[in-house]
Amino acid sequence: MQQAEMGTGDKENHSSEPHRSILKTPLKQAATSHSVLTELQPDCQPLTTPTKPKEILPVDPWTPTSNLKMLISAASPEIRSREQRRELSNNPSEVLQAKHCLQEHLSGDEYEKSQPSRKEKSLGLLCHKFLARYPDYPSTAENNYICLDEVAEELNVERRRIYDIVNVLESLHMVSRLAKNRYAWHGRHNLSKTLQALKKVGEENKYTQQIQTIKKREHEHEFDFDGEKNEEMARSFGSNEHSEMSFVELPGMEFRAASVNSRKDKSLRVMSQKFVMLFLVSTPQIVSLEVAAKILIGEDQLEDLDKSKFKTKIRRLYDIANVLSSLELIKKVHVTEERGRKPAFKWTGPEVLPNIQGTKLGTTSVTRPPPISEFIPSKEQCSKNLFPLKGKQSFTRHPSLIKLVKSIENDRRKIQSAPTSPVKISASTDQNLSAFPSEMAQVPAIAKQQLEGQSKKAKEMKMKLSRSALDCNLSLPEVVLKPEPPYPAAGSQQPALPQPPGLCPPSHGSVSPVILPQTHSGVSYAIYLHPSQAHTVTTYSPSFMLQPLPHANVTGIKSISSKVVNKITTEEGDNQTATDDPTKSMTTKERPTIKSETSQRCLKRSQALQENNSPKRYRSEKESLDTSLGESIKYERPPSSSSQMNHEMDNFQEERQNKTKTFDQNVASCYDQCKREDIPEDEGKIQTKQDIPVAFAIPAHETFFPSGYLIPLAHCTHGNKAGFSDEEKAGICSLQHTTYSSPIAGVIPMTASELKAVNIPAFHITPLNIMLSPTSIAAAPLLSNSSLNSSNSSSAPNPSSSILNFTLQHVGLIPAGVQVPANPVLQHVPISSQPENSSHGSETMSLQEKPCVPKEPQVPQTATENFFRTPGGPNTVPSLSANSDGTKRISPGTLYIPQRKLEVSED
DNA sequence: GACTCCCGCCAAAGC
DNA sequence: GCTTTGGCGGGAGTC
Repeated sequence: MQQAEMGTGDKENHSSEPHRSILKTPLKQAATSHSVLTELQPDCQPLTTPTKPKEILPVDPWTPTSNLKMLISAASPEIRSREQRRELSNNPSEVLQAKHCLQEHLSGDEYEKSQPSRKEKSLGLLCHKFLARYPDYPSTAENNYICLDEVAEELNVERRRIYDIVNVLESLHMVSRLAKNRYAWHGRHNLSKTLQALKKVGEENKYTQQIQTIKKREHEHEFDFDGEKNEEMARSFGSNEHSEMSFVELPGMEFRAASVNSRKDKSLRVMSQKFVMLFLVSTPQIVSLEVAAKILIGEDQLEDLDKSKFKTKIRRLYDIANVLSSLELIKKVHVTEERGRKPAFKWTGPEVLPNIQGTKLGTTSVTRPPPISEFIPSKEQCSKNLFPLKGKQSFTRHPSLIKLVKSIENDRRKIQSAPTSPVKISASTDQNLSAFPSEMAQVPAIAKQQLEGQSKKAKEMKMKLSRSALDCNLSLPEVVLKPEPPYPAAGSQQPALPQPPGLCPPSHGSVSPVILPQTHSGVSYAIYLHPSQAHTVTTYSPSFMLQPLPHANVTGIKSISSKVVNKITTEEGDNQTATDDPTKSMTTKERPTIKSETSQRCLKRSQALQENNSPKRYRSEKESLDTSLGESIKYERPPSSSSQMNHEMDNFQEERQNKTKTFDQNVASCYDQCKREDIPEDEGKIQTKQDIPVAFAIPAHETFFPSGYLIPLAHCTHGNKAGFSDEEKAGICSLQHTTYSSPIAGVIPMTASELKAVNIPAFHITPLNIMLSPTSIAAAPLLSNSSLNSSNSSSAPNPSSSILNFTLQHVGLIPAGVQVPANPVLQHVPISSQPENSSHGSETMSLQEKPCVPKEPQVPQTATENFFRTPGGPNTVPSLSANSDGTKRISPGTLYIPQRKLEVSED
């Protein structure tokens, strides 16, 4: 049909758009197909068809661009049809003629079918086409300008749609507006920076908390739109000073147009950024549209919350999600809860490192511009100082003030990088260079800024700490964030420069430790995984729960976030593991940058903290104020209103509920991850909540943890390959491939070839707390790895003989009943000889967990109760305390999995 | 019937 | 005053 259309139109051979004819050559028609792939089927010569469009064409040389266009066109008949239609549209009479011709040739149904399907017109597909036009990582030599008109024309869509795409891309700084109708394409060069910035801002905005709040309310009551609820919500959001948030900019890429600023509070850009933030701060990184919409609305005008607004927000979120999906940053999934199936999206983009400010790795010679995060807060702070935002959430800054702020910021930047910094991307053909002028040239500027910023940062941090950081349980570790002297065990082999926790050079050992965050006790762990587990346990471990230590060393270094863990493991596993996700490879590409930035941030933060010990002080004060929970996670928020005070009174309860939800989410996420058929080994290794010390997941349908070993690791670093005995290599870990090493002091090696299953039930471990079922304990003995210990560090204790015993038993080197001299550490651990309880078959992926404590009465319990319940009582948390030899004591019988059914499915 | 999300109106901002 | 941007919500297509 369109062929008919095309034929008719092409006969006229519009010389004005010769290149377009080229698009028609590879033709195939019948746009009725619903998939691009099917469209690729060659030669589905449709119905009647007039003669082939004049081969006129080749006016356009066979340039790469035309080639690309052709390919795009080939992949999408939609483009072709649009091109054709567009051509026809140039001549209305021809259009009519063509239509008549079409209708003559086709019956009504056929004509209907001939129209591009809705899917073919989707924003996602359009975005794909758009992205196909530009390289992910454009070189500076290329012409990276985007003319909206041209694009719209070439893609044959109305410009309005291009705006939708561009706005989202802009939110990620993949493009930037140069002038009217003109944008610059940056590709993914800035993506990691942007994501980092977004994550930081998201954390500052307490999105995690907001998500929890919303979910809590969803659980308590159906979310409704009546005034009372909204007021409550409004109070909740209103208490958040950070609610008002404008567009997060990267240095050198600020918006200039006042229009952008004036409308930006509702702009697709800002919404997009916020949406992304939700993913970045969430664990698991799954966000339902409903929650996202509520949060976005909540920030705007909660008082106006009504269904139409909600619907509109959802529409916009779909728009954004389509683009983000095209970018492969998110993926659509469905989360099934008690109340039904909900659309949601899962983050599939690169892992985003936390804003750990630290040293750059010793030998890194590349100097980067000051971290984006340093610009944003200052700007935000400045704006906020100008406009204290206690009132209306939908406040919009006056453009002039924004300009003022920007001006100040720009001035500062100019001063700091005067010699070489271009003012802006604008005329440059190299936007990236413009945005980030010669890195080397910025060394002095960076140094200066660092120096200047340190004292300021310390103050800022103190302020932040006192008002927000403690707010969320997830950010708790950040509160205790403190420079830590080099790891006791991180000694000899470590570079002289302080290293961010968990950041370690690649190792090539045979074991697969997954680095776990530095804990409060100052002991960090890595989970050594059997290769066979690498894609299971390590695949996605959303079950990391924050479990502060009762007598934690408050000076403990900030726990590295899961993202870091992921990153590290991925980095190290790169050579061995293939990824099936393009975004992962992108992550790989960006690693050096991230690493470097992370290091720098670590250094800065350390310096700032050394200057000002406020975190410690603050924490101490908090501790003294609140003893009821000891060191356990608190839902702390500086009361800002009486209602909040009341709210705080329910602190503990809420905390538990939050934990339950988080736990459930984690489990759901775990399922989701595990459900994937092809799980790249380097994906998701261990994912903790932010700054959460330790935890991991095990297959949901296997309510046991076959064999993991909690080993205080002396120096499980890079060179640790040699540190393992052959026996251990073969028996304990027998790993052949991906190796993850940790520069930190503890490891939790886990072998367990049984753990091949994909479903991973939640499982809770911290250095001092671990929840395991007896069978799990049996299967997951604590183990001290002598060779690990011997690998280097004096700080690492010698292995426990009983652990070794267990290991030997487990690997079948000695009978189950035989034990070498007992180690008190494990005496209380019932070593069950019963077979592990695998309950495979959870193919539905639904989580129907049951307490796996055989002797406990199986009383229906809530997930929270399960989660907190221990043999010793509802609120006693089993502890995994450190023994004198450094091994950890695990209290058995406490692997509790939420009973709520949660299902995450992908479309 | 709910979910998705395309489409285009039209107002604000820019030039 | 014209053009560019983009918020917005109706309603069609899909599930």
